[in-house]
Amino acid sequence: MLIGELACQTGSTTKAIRFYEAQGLLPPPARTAGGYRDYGEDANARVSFIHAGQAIGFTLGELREVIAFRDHGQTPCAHVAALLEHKAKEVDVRLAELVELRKTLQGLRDRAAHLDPADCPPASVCHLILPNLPVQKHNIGRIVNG
Amino acid sequence: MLIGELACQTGSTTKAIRFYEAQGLLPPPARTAGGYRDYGEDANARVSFIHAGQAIGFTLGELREVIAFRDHGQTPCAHVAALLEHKAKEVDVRLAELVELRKTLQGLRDRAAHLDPADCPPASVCHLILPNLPVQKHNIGRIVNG
DNA sequence: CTTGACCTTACAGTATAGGGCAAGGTGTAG
DNA sequence: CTACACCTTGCCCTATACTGTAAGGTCAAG
Repeated sequence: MLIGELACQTGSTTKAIRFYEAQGLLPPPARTAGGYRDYGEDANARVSFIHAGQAIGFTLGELREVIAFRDHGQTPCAHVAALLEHKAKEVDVRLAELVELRKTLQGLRDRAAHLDPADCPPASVCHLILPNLPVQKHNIGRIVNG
Repeated sequence: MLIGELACQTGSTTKAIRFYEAQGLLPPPARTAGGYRDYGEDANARVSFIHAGQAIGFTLGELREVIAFRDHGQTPCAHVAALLEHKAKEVDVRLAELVELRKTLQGLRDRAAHLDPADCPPASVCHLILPNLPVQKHNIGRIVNG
């Protein structure tokens, strides 16, 4: 199977598959006489695994770790379970931040409805946006591939 | 006021302030005889405005738009209000995605507790991570500066 | 023999918000 | 005169997961 067919079957792209190989997520495949990558059937499962992992918020780096366990002859289940715990906590943190941000935004929308633009002081650009608003955490973070 | 003092007063850095200027968020300040940036008191409010905007999830690009209204002699309130609406919707979407992801992760943690690593088939790397899991949206996105 | 689809590598660019470092000028204190 | 703090510009680097483009090789069909 050439790279294009693998990409097609997995809903991926040839670029992505070469990238996964470069990142150590896919083993370097055999080559045809002409130098083309020649994949076996198991490649399909590997690429699907990568996509499934990305869908639940794993980075390629994390998936590489998981795959490394397999390549060392170990079951990656325990490591995956640990990653799941960590991810869940991460998501909880993000959720809390987002809920807080949502409240702040709602408060500002209410303010916007009551303040008169004519009273907006030029020096501070806009009176809708003021310091000391209750959002100090900065980002939401990428949980699943960007 | 030199750039270091402005940075200190606003809790920013000289790099960041020069960056804001390069991005059109701060007007090019006067210069001393020696070529140093020489800020007036209003610069303080501008930088604080930028930080406040970032804290509620505005990108520098969005803040530049807001500032542009002021620089064109208009009140930016209406535009800010529109941005707030948009941001709030964005956050709602992220929240929904994250909640869904959180559920999926919880389901996988439960599965991990019941599956035996000895049954994990090497071909698919790990039986904890399977396709068709109910998370299709990909990223959480940055809402506030990273 | 040529066309076209497919493949190869390598380099650059995307978005965001700066940080790090180099090489050098300025200004004040001792 | 020298040390030292501060300033200048300019260029590259960070993370993530690729995509785009260039320049060229392979292979089957017509």
